[in-house]
Amino acid sequence: MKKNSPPAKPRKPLSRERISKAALEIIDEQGMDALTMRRLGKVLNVEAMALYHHFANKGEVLDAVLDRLVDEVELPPRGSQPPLERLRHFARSHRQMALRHPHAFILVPTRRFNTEHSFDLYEQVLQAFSDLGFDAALSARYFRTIGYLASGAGLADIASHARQPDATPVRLETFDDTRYPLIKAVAPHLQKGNLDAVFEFGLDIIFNRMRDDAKALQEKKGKEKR
Amino acid sequence: MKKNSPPAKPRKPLSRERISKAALEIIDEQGMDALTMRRLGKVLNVEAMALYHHFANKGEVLDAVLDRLVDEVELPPRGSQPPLERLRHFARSHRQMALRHPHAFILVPTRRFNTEHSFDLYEQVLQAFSDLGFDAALSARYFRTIGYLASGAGLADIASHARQPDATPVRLETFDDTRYPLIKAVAPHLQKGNLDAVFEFGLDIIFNRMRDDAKALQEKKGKEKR
DNA sequence: ACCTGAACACCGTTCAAGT
DNA sequence: ACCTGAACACCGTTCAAGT
Repeated sequence: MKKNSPPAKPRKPLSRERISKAALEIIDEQGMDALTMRRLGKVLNVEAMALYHHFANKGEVLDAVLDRLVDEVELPPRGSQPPLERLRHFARSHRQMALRHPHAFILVPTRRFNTEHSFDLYEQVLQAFSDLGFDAALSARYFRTIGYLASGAGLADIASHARQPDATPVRLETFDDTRYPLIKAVAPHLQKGNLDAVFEFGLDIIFNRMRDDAKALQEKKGKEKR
Repeated sequence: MKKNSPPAKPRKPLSRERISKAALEIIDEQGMDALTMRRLGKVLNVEAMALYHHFANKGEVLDAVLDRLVDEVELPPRGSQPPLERLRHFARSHRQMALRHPHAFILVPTRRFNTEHSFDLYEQVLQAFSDLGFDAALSARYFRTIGYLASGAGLADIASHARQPDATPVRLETFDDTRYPLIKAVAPHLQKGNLDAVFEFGLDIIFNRMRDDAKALQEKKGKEKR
């Protein structure tokens, strides 16, 4: 005979996977500040303190969330496309991830990329630069420049169309047209629908230059052979 | 005869200025999380609740801190240098500000730039683009691209040499040399002393292209005149 | 007009205890 | 091994009260 137990909650055991997934969902739906250990516990049908059995502290939970974000960034496999196009896809994918996770994305440029997971991606990206004929110094510079652009664009795009708690916005419309004529002229070009184009504009500047550099290096190498 | 009062604290009256200054100092010295209304009050010799007479909430305090940061970004006055060099100075100054305020800088790309103060700077920067002969669409794109680079670089530089609470870093040194050969080759080029050069590398790519665009526009204008 | 003091509804994290 | 429950030292913010 069955014991008179409370309605069986068929509780799956906790795991780092389940916890970080729930954490990302909370951040996506309710923002970074909404992620508290107590709320995270509630979502998982568990006391907050149970989480400490899987993560030493909240910081570790955030690192696990960061890992999930990194996991969404795609670099097409080697050989499937020219290296330059693989890298372009990588940059776009990075920004797309930012747009999918506007509240969580801040973790990417602020917390260090120090998981094995992100090292794996990092190494592959550097391989693509190497395939272009770039040495370590040049790879480092282009890698960072593209990263700067992608993070900066991600953050700015988010900031420009995400409501912020407790903000004290000064609305552009409150000024008469003579006050900030140039800002008013520029504003329509920076609306949500145009930000893709703005990002592509920046990307093209960098990639055109990369193309030229790669070409110059190949020609140099060709000459050396002869 | 004097009353037997406690040792007179010659307390200056509170003001938004004094409060935001103290807030920035706390963030600079102890990090973003250390800024609490209670601590801010203590530094100012006042109960935390007194602050609410000057700011509606903590968010407004942060906006005031942001305003102080914006105030440190320099755009040389019109006519003092060619527009392109004024803008280059602006971009460098933006990054320098990030390095001076590693803990506070995050406010810049995440909170909206919606104070009158920042609008004034914004308008002047756009004037510099206009002086180059750029229309609103092109100004918008270059302005953003430079901003992406400067914010991205600021954040990345900070992240790479700021200790983070509760991080779980995977140290590169723990792997044998065959595991991440390219990362290991690139790492020395991304150390603290080399990040200035990396930023200048990215800046040059963009500014060279801007120079070419400005020249092309001037030639076109010259032809139209004839 | 400006500040205080107590209170409310939260936090992250600790610790000893339960199964 | 895994989770609970109470407790500690904090938060931001409200409210009524003091001067």
